[in-house]
Amino acid sequence: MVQKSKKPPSAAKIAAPVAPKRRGRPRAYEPDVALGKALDLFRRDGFAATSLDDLSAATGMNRPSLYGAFGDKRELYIKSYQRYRDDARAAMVDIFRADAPLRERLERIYRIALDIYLSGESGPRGCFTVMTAASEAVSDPDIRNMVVEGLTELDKAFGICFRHAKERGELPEGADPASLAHLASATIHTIAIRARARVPRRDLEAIVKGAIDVMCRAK
Amino acid sequence: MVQKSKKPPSAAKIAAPVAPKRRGRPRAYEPDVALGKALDLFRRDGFAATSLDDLSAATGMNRPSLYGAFGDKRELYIKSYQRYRDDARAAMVDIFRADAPLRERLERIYRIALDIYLSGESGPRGCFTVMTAASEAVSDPDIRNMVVEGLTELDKAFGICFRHAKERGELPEGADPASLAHLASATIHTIAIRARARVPRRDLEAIVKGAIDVMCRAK
DNA sequence: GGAATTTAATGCGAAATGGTACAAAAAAGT
DNA sequence: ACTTTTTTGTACCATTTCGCATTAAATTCC
Repeated sequence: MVQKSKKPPSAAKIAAPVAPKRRGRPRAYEPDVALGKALDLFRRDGFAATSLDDLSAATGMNRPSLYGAFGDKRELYIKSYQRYRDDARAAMVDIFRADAPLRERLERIYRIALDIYLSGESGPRGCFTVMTAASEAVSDPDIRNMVVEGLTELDKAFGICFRHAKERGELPEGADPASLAHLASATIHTIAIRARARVPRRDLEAIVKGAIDVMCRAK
Repeated sequence: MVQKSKKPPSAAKIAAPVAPKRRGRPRAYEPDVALGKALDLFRRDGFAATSLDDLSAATGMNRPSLYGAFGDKRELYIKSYQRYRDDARAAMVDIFRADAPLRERLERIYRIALDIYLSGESGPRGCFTVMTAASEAVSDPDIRNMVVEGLTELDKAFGICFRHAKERGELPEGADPASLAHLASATIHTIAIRARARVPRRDLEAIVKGAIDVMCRAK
């Protein structure tokens, strides 16, 4: 068995806490951890360069089981992306909602982002949204819509952040929350890209610090 | 013949203006236009999803000729990337060197960038550097070095720009040229990503305008 | 005209790919 | 014990992939 028998590491919806007494042969895998492994692979190699054999090996499921559980490669990619987004959102939503000073909120968001982008046993994995946008997968309309959704959601979250800060007088009168939000997203994107290129964390933190300085003092 | 018999559309090094009288059977292709076609394909589909058959069809060269001219797929990818960078640099270098006000220089740079990222018959092609960073090709050390080089070169060009503007008094005393340069690069990256996701040019221009406003008024 | 040289064109081959058919296995229901 | 249901595991298939070996074509040099 490749999978560990531990609890799923992220938000798992536990519909039935106890054994539901399913009818047939029990599954030899846990869908949540299998999806996590698939996500890891897709993040490292992208859509085209990840083969079903790779996925099969990483998840410990043979191919027919993969199909039964997640559908074909495209569907598995989409489900991996959804899982990524759920995790990322879960990691950031509290900070976006918190009632802290602008600078502190930004610092915390970028710290989480760096954690996500730099993690990975075989090198930093970057941001799935950026990876997908840059991949051939973006020629698929459904996937492209997910990318746009992801980009817009981030813009909006930052937008609320800056509007809130402006109302509290943390920003000058002339500051434009929408523009600042786009810059904040742009900073997310640039560190995601640089992380993939193995730029060390220290350098990325410096870039983030400079960006925060500009955004917080923006006229 | 697939290739048009026109002159190479971009910087072609013309070592011998007249026929050099090569010995054997003459080539049926022009290396420059063939490389351009290969670049187009790689930009659209990425490294893994572009097959040698695709490249062969697009360039009008059969596979053995491709090998003879450019080496294997990886080498062809690298040469395509070099070509891309040469073209992009050529399109921007004059603006970066020009002696114009900061705002005007930025506006012109981003206009060129949008032209590059949004062009393409079958959808916007984005930025090769960003595409490559997000692809599995980045696990190749040589390719990764090229990516880092590309990122750094852009940072430096913007850096010179902002330092120059500060010396001329176009920026406040407290402005940090390095941070602004990173923000300018980040804006390049964010529009490259969004362009791939087919965000319309109008929206990208709005993002650029907002970013320029912030960067030019930066304290 | 013939040898030498360079390229084009065809096609082979071994490996990998996405996807599926089918039988064996493991559980619950009767 | 036997059927039903669900999953597993093996094997297979058609296609695509990269790379190369070999032959045919086109040109220059002698």
